[in-house]
Formats: sequence, structure tokens, C-alpha cells
Amino acid sequence: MSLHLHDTLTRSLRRFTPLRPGRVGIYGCGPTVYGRAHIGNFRAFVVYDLLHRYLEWLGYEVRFVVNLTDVDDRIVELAAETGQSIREFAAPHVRSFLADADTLGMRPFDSHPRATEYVPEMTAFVSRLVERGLAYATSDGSVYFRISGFPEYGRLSRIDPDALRPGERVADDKYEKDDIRDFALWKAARPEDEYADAAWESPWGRGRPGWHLECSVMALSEIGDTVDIHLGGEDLVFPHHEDEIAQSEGATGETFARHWVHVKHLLVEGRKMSKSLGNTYTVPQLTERSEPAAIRHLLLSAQYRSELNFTFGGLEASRRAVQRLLDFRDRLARTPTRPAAPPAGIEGLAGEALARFREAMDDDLNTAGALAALFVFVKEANTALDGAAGAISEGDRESAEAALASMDEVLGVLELALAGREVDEPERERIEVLVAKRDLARSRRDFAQADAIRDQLAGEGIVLEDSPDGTRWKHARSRAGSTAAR
RNA sequence: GGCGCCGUGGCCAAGUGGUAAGGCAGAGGACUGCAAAUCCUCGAUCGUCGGUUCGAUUCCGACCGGCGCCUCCA
Repeated sequence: MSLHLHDTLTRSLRRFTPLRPGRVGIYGCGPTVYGRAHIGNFRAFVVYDLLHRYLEWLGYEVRFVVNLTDVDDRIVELAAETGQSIREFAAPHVRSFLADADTLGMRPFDSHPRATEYVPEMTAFVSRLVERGLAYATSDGSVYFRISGFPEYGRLSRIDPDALRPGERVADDKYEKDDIRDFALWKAARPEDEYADAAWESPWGRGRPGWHLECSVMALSEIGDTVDIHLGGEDLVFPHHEDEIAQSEGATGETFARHWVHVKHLLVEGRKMSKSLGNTYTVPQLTERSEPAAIRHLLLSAQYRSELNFTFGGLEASRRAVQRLLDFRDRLARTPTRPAAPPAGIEGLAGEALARFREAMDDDLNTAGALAALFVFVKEANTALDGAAGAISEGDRESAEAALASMDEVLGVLELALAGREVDEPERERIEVLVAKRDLARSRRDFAQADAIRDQLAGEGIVLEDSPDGTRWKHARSRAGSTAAR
């Protein structure tokens, strides 16, 4: 199989092929920077990251653009309330978004264009639509897209444009639109827009861009007339992406996006996230209770188009699953190799695991299946290690470590867990002194003292494992998850 | 009302027209001073009722239950 992705336009799985062989241009709708993004937002963004990683893993040269919407009704409103410009207002939210993305192990995207940086391109784009008869200005200086001029409208969301006509009043005096269904490309400036420094000159007077316009222009400017994949949350199908298609294709005459991928919304504790339920958790709120690798694991535990119920119980289960991966990795690293060691069959298992992993990922990024391939490998390789007397061959160890690393290049879970467990020298020495002290107590069969030391370390999240080769210690959770449930 | 999704063991979650991956939790066992880690063993008739079929959890229909979008919310 080769990579197949679900395409919202056709509602079917389609083989992914980029416009230009070997090179992929992707545009993902990013956050509106008016507050701290919550875990639901990050389900979508982690899926972006997953796709980013997987395409690179497959060898594509990827240009991945994720915008930052920094002009928007709410942003203007909130900025004006606090007497700031939208730029000032948005700055901390941009920073927190990037910080949270980093916390969750997202690799940097190639570009984060901001709407405010593309205003000249936007007005030029609107002019183009006006010239083509697809947009018109109203007396107040706003510009609207004429839906009746784009027969394809409604194809993505499968909405019948005629059914969108609410009531009989075609001329809504509030908007003066030709057709109630037409949407704003350019919005005439209001006083608050001026206060918040959110108004620009245009052929239609001062104003600011509409949301849909922003994404089209940034995608076109940063990637080209046709993007290979356009991503978003499922809520964006209508009207946002429908409108993007209408504008973009109306202006360029080219297919705007070859593939539409939409990420299903997340539930929290079985319920839709909402501010009134108080379940719109942010990344910092979650890292207080668990660790980033566990959050990422949980977000990837279900395929992106299926419902995912984010629960604290699930978070703990993910934390333990991640620990199992770490334990396996450590075990491999400390298993001695001997050239003459008989093959333990691990190399073959690693190959099978990678094949199954790839098959699952190729099947519309089936992360649940991919994780299963990984865990089957862990189990089978552990069994093989149990059976290998003391040492394994170089080939077995290298292939196992390579397979593990390779799968994690896509999943990004182990690397996060590892990063959270780095220990500096003084800390390492302190722990090792305690471990040595306990070993001494054990050799005297003073188990009371030995257990006291073990309990003390356990309280810090450090778990000891006695083995014939001595006592090992490990962090059972990352520093970020310092208050994780025991 | 329009469009769409889902209902798989205690929890989460894959999957296939021929009797069901994986993770977490649980029980028993091996190992251990005790643990931890690891391994072995154990557990599901796949929402209900019909239909198609030699055979359905997988296809079709109805019903029940849950959910999403249709409000510039990923």
C-alpha cells in the first residue's frame, strides 16, 4: 500500500500523490491567537505534526505551513477592551501556542504566516475577485464574495446553497449583501478596529480582512495556487473551507487543494469541551497532572477521524504505556552483544513490526494500528530477550534499536519521554549514592532500611529494579509530570 | 429540519464475510528478601431486532442510545 488519506471532498480514501513528485506543500489552519489553545485544539495540531513527520519519514520534501490568525472579531474586541493593538494583544498567545506545541513534541513547521503580514496580498486578491465579478463592494466599504458566481459552492460540505437561504428577505439591511449567503472578504473598519490598530487602507476604504480570505491568501502566497493537502478541524469544513475553495478557485481558476483532511473533535471525559463545563484543559494544566509524552500518546491512541475521549484515566494509562516503551528501550540498551551470540530472531521481528507500522500509517494515519505494531514488537522482542542467554547479536540489537527509533520518529512519544527524564550529574550522583547505600543494607539483609530508601526515592518518582546484575533506577515519570498519580 | 459520525471485554481502541490487534486495569503462575521489570496463562458470541449469505461483528434495513457540523469553535 502507499499512503492513502481520507479526502473530505470525495468522502473517500484516496491515494496521496503530490502535484510535484517527491515534494509536498501543505497548509493547515492554525490557531486564532486570542487565548491559550486547549487540548482539543492540540489534537488537531498533533495530527498535523504526525502527518508532517510521516511524510518526511516516507522521504518527501515537505513544506508545511500553519498560519496564525491574528486578525479576527474576537481579537479586535479583546484587544480594544484592554487598550492594546491586536499585535500586542496577540503576542503572548503566539508565544504560548509555540511553547505548548514544543511541549507536545511538535516539530517546528516551516512557516507560521500571520494574517497581519499579508494584508497587501489580501487586498490585491480581493481586487482580483472584484475584477472577475465574483466580489462586490457595498456602500459602507465592505466587500463580499458572490456565491451565485461560483456554481461549485457547497461541494466540500455537501450543503445545498439554495437551502442556505434563510427566510425571504434577500436584502438584509444590516449587511446590504446582494445575497444573504454571500460572505465577507473585506470588512469596513469600525471604530474599535482603529483603536486596536486593526485597519488598513484598501481600494474600498479602511478595513480589515475577513477570516476566510486570510487563509486563502496565505496558502496561495506561501505554497502556490494548489496545495497538496489542506488540513483543519472538522468544524472548519463549513463555512471556512467551503469559502476558501470558492475564493481561491474563483481567483486562480486552479484546484485549490488536492486533498482535504479534517480532524475530528475531541471529547473530554465523555463530553464536548466547553467553557461552561470547565473542561477546556490547556497544556500546562495537563502537564501538572501527567507528562507530555503521555498526553501525546493519548492524542495518538485513536485514529484522527474517530472520536477520541480524553480522560484523566486514559492519561494515566497512556503514561504507563509510554513507560513500557521506555523500559524496553533501556533493556535493549543494556543487553550485551556478542558476535557469536545465536540470533534471537529479533531482527526479523523488527522488520515485521516496521512493515505493519507502515501499513497502518499508510491506511489514513491509523495510529491505533501503528501503536499496536509497536507494542507487539515490544512484547515479542521481550520474549526473545528472555530466551536469549545473557547476550544477543549485534544485528539483533541494532535492528531493534533502529526499528524503535524509526517508529518513534513518526510518533514522537519516546523522544518526549526521554527529554523529560534527563538528569544532571549532581542529581545522578545523589541517587546513586542512595542506591549504593540501599545495596549495602540489602547485603546485610537489613530490609527495613533498604525499603525505606526505596520508598524515599519512589516518593520522588524514582523506581528501583533489583536484578542479578545489580540495582537499576529510573524515572517513572518526567519532571513535567511531577505530581502524576502513583 | 439538512448533512454526517459512532456504539467492539472494566476503561481506551484497531480490525476482518469464515468465529476478534494493541494499551491500561484485574486474576493466577514463573522470577524476587519483598518489590519493580519481564514472560506465561485466563476473560468479549463485537447496541437491539430483522434481512442477504453456506456463513456477518464485518453488507442491507429498522429501531434504541451517544455525538458532531449547519452560529468566524481545532
